[in-house]
Amino acid sequence: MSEIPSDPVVRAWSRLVKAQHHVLGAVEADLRRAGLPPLAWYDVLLELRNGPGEGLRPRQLERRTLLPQHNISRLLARLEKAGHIERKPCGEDGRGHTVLMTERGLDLMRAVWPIYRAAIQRHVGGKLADDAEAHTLGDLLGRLIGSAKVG
Amino acid sequence: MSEIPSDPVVRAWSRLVKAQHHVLGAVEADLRRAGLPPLAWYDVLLELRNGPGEGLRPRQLERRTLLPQHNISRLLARLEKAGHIERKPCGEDGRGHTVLMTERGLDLMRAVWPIYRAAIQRHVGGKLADDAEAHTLGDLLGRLIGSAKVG
DNA sequence: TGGAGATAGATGCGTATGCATGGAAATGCA
DNA sequence: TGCATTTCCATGCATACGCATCTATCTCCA
Repeated sequence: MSEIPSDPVVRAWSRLVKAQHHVLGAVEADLRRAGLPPLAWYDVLLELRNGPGEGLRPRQLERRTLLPQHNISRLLARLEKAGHIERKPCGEDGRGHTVLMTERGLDLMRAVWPIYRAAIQRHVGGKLADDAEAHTLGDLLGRLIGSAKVG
Repeated sequence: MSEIPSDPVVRAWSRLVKAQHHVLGAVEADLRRAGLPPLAWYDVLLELRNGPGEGLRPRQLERRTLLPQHNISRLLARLEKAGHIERKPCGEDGRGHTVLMTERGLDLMRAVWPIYRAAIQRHVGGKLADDAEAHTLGDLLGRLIGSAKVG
């Protein structure tokens, strides 16, 4: 009974938390040093850019970013205040609105990506031997995300 | 140039963040549902239990838990207020104090571990095929933690 | 021995988060 | 059609966090 979960599983759990903490912290620190906003801002803008041209509803952003509702709500307020997004009343649904990225938001994305890219390479790519390892790591982590139970 | 970082590296990065967010969130939620405090409390108590019998200084807890100084300081204040730890003036060094776990803290650990263990198994162990996968995942994540650059 | 600098730890301030709730519009159902 | 339920989003409140700074002590060296 003391074997559930097994030692390798506990080790994987522990390292998952530590590795993400370490790597995310390092990446966020690189962004801060460059005077750029937190990663969550980029995530939202990225979803907006990848989304349909007519913009996205806050609810859709929640599902795509996995952030809780109240969090998205206030993050959008900050992004709007900073001029990176704008809200348009949503014709079909009077409860909500549609979120669009502004030109200023696009500028932010362009400023962030070089720093972000370098940080990913430094803190992830550079620590792995080759792309095969990255691929394996990505696969295994992918298993943890879905709700499906394997094995 | 658009190949740095490579796609597998970006995918690994993205999944690292998502997987940890997902799994840690699920584990913390399990604890909350059981009326238990956040994982950080358990982490500190665990370090105290694994540490020397005479207790640990806050600074040592910082290094072991990887939490920033101000965070440990306030976490200890909360733990003390809840009766899980106690502070003893430190004889050799008048600046600080020594932190000891109380009986109540040990009770908390005993209450948390069954829930915590089950959560790890549910959200990590159950998603992986076998211990070999867990071992591989742990190895790869371990690479990301150290500052050493491989390859 | 005395004083500069380093280290331990606490805390003020602004901001982000979780949780619960609120209000408004949409939907479903009798 | 009218009302209950659900969905969308905002927000009040308490807590936690990041950052900078402060005090107190310790260390080291002239």
